[in-house]
Amino acid sequence: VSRALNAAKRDLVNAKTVVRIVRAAESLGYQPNPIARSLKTAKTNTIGVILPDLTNPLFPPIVRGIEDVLQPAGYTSLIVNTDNDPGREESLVQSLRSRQVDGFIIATALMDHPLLDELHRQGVPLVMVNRRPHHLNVSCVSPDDAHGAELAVRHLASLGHRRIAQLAGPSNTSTGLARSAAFHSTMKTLGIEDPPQLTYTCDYWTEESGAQGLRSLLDSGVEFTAVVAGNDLIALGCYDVLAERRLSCPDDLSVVGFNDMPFVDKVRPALTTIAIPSAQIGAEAARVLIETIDDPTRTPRSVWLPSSLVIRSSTMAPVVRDSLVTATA
Amino acid sequence: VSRALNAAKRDLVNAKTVVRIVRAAESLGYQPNPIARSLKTAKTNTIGVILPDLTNPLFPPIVRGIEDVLQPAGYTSLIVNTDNDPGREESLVQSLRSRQVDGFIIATALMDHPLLDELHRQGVPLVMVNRRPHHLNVSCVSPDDAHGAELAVRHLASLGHRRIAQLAGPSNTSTGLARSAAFHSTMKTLGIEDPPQLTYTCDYWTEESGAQGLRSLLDSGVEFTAVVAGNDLIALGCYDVLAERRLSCPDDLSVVGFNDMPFVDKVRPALTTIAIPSAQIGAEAARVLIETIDDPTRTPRSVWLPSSLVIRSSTMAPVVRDSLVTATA
DNA sequence: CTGAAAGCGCTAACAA
DNA sequence: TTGTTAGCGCTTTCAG
Repeated sequence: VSRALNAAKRDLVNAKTVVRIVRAAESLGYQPNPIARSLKTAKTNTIGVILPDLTNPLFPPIVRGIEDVLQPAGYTSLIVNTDNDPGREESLVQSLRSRQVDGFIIATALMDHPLLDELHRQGVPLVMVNRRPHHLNVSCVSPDDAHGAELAVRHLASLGHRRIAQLAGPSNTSTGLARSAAFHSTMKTLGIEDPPQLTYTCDYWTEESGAQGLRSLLDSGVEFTAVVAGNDLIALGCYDVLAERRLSCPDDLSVVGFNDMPFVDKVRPALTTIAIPSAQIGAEAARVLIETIDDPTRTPRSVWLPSSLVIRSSTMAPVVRDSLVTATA
Repeated sequence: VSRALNAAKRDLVNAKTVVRIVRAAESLGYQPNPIARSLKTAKTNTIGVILPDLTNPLFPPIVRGIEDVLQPAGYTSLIVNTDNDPGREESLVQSLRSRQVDGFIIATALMDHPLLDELHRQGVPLVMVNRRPHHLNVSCVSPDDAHGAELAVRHLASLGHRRIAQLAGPSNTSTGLARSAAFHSTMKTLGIEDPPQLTYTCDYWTEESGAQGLRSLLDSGVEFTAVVAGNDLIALGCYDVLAERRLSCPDDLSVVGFNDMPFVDKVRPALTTIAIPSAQIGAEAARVLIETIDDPTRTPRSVWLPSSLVIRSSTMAPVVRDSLVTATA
């Protein structure tokens, strides 16, 4: 019966018998019990998905992408939130391992990540999303952060901005580092002055952190007409500070975000930002993970998905102030 | 060993033996295998969470609330998206049942729902969230929709509005019905004229549907100075139409939403809306479900959580136009 | 091609 | 209080 009902081994059994068995199974309303199967095969067809926080609008689309691939492949995902708490993360991973998940998709990795090391050493199939810890040889899928940051800077430059500040994401994340590095190298390429005072590194990927960053920049007295934010949340934090100081975006300050989160087209002003293909990122991560599970010896893959500039209303040519520069747009 | 390691039966065994066993287990790095346990106990400690779409910002906070209760209680949740497709929903529920989930939290229920009937009949523990199919005797937890709609109407009325339109949510959802009914009864209570032409019932809880509704209202030629939307997405759809017709909110039209989704405080103008305690709703649903699992004979509970008015910038007193009415605010 | 039987890791019933 | 054993529902040898 087991052979007849299992599509993969069905050919080991007489076609007529198969029919007979299938018919009987149907008439009895038989449903295989995946628990018993898992016990025998040591495979649960279950994937642990580790997120910082599902409530961050960045993640639901990624999760949808993951599920869109996992479900048809017969996998179920267990989604957990770490709230960026390494302790919580560790216990969640532990708990998922004891639940015998077949692999992990991890979107929380910091640069330095003992847990990852361990999973990797133990040969647990895993793929990182949005993060790439360079010293580890694991599969990663993320947007092209460097190209995205470059697009942001070039957009601003083409608008005529020459004093461009950066509110970088946390430097303990590969994303923060990659975007920031690309910011600096693009500034250099374009021959725009890029003094350290114009970069503030946020502690978190949050509005509060972004707000704090812009306040600090504004208070420092450096001049700048535009800011590129590490992500959309940081950019929205800028909006708050601008409102609180009665400054206008984009008249007083152009701001560009990163991620093109849902609803940033509805904020005021609609946010110019770098769009990333969230669903594809999730889908690709799931695909890579399944490949890794099917063939654990496969060499890890690193995939970058293209990011693109979405111009909306939060950027414009700098307004001329006690200076003779003429805006070009 | 089993007895010693199981907290509940630990007292059936000599304290010294327990210590010895626990120590041994630790030194061996023993981890109980939940699969094997499930096979024996026919309990998976797993809950199916059925959502229309995780990508709708309404749900992540609810999911967080659910998990905050489920996790500590030793349950894991399996989250699935139906995309409002009944076929997909059925197959997902089927698949979760075959995975032997211990219960369901369902946020997708339409008024008429054969699947629910069946689950209920079979005695599967389940609780509905945000929906309450009145003919079924199942546990529900939802915001107080009626009170919320009443708050919305009263707010507008107190601002001086007398021509208040409604963009109701779909009438195949209990939520849509409840809010709409409360809208009408409040209008009546306040003695405000409430002709049928001022209510448009949207087909979906989406921006597109809301936009279509407002267009239809505007094109019909009825006069109105305010609109209460079935939810925030519908309200945001109004924003789109207002922009496309070069009308201003709140000057030309006040709009109030429902749900206080994340980021509606950041849209322009910041949306006046009815806040619902999403996380608590999720948490309470999880609690009720656990109680139902622990004691299946328990009588179903219906809980309403309070909704409250959040006044922001999308509502103001009606501007006087070719009329002698004086605004009171 | 089919049947029989062992055993995955656990719990619960029973016996001592 | 502890030891022994059957068996949850499946897959997979191994024999026929």
